[in-house]
Amino acid sequence: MNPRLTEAFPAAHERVYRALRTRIMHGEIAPGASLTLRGIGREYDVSMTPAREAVRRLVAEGALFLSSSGRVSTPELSNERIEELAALRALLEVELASRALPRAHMALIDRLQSINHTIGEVVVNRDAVGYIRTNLEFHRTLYLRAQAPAMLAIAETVWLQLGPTMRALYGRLKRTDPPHYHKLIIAALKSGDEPGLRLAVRSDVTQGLRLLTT
Amino acid sequence: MNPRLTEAFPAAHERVYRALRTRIMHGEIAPGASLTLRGIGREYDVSMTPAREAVRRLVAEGALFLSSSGRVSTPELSNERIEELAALRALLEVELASRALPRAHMALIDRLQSINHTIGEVVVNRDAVGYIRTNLEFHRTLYLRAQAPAMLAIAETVWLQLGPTMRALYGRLKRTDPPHYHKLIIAALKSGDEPGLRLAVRSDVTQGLRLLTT
DNA sequence: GTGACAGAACTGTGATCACAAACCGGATGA
DNA sequence: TCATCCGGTTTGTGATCACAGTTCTGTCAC
Repeated sequence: MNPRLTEAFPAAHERVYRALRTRIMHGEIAPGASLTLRGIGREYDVSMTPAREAVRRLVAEGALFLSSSGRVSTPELSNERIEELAALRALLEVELASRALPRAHMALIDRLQSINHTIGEVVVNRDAVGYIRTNLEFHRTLYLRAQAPAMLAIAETVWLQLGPTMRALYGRLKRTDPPHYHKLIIAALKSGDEPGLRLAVRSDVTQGLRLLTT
Repeated sequence: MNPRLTEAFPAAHERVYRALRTRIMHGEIAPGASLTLRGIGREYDVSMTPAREAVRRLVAEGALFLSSSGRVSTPELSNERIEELAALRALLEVELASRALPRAHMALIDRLQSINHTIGEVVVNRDAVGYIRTNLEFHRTLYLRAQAPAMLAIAETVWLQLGPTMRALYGRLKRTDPPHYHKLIIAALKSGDEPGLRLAVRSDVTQGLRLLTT
């Protein structure tokens, strides 16, 4: 059928879905921004049908909000919702990090340090989107070692739901220093300190979102 | 637009989605069963378009498996995947129960006991679907008190992914007794014993699935 | 200036269609 | 007996369309 050539050339709805998903997760779309099927179709040069399917999937994942009249927009999260999603991140990512720990060899730690260095570069450029993207790459790289695809997938949908809100957050606060807790995470990985790792991940995940809910 | 009359009369794709979702979650469809858009359309008397949207949403939630050629079927889970989903259930539902505990008044406990009694009735009839449905109702009733909709939603998608597999499980083992751990859950709720509650929920969630992975 | 209101423009919904790829059957061959 | 191939059939994909509800806009009345 139409995952054209079954891998190399994805179907139109798949392409649109992936593009939109990435943009939302990286915070390239502000909270409350509205999208239209025809607009998406024009942008990606497809008809309404694939656009609708992509939007449906994203709504199902909580990445987009569907109004009662069928209009779609990025969600504007309430404080309670943000706190809950932060708690979910803590719950899931602490577990993922914990599972990754026994499998974390030096090559992984080197890679994490490299990504962390990139974050330092991005942060001085006031590049909010770049910051979010690189930060998520740091976390995903670690969690991939947990060998827990379902858990990672759920963690990613939580990121997705927080995407637009994170943009609003990191767009506001002008930080110039790379995340402190990442260093603690790396240190805990090196020394095999599981309680320290759990605490560091929980702190890293919770810290940023706390500023948003005040 | 077309959530017709905005609430009372849902759109066709919504209706199909809800019907399929319920059937999958309750284990009414065997693992590996294949679905076709035209077949779904015939069954619910709609065209392919709403059927496709409903299926997309369910695929996005992990309730259905989409082959590389676009064919959809209920998933046949590997043992690793089942174990991971069971771990997710434990992680999420222990947290939900813990959050519900301080809000669990007598009315809730009565309701849980009533549902648990229904499980006892259903179980003697060898009604696997009824058992799954009532069991999930027990858990959902408790977790609703946690006031954590995002967390509950994720827990439900995990149930959804396990739906067809649970059917295969409870269809095999012919048990005639209501779940033991439900009584422990109710007892822990009554006495406000949080560690006991966490342990009871974790045991209840893990127990059934363990049989499946051997 | 501010409100309501009518009409235009826009938007999601769902049906239908052409098309190509995948699947399934039996026949053919070794 | 089993693998292979070849056709007909089934399937998902994506474009297009008519329709109805929503939203926007500009006008008019007060």
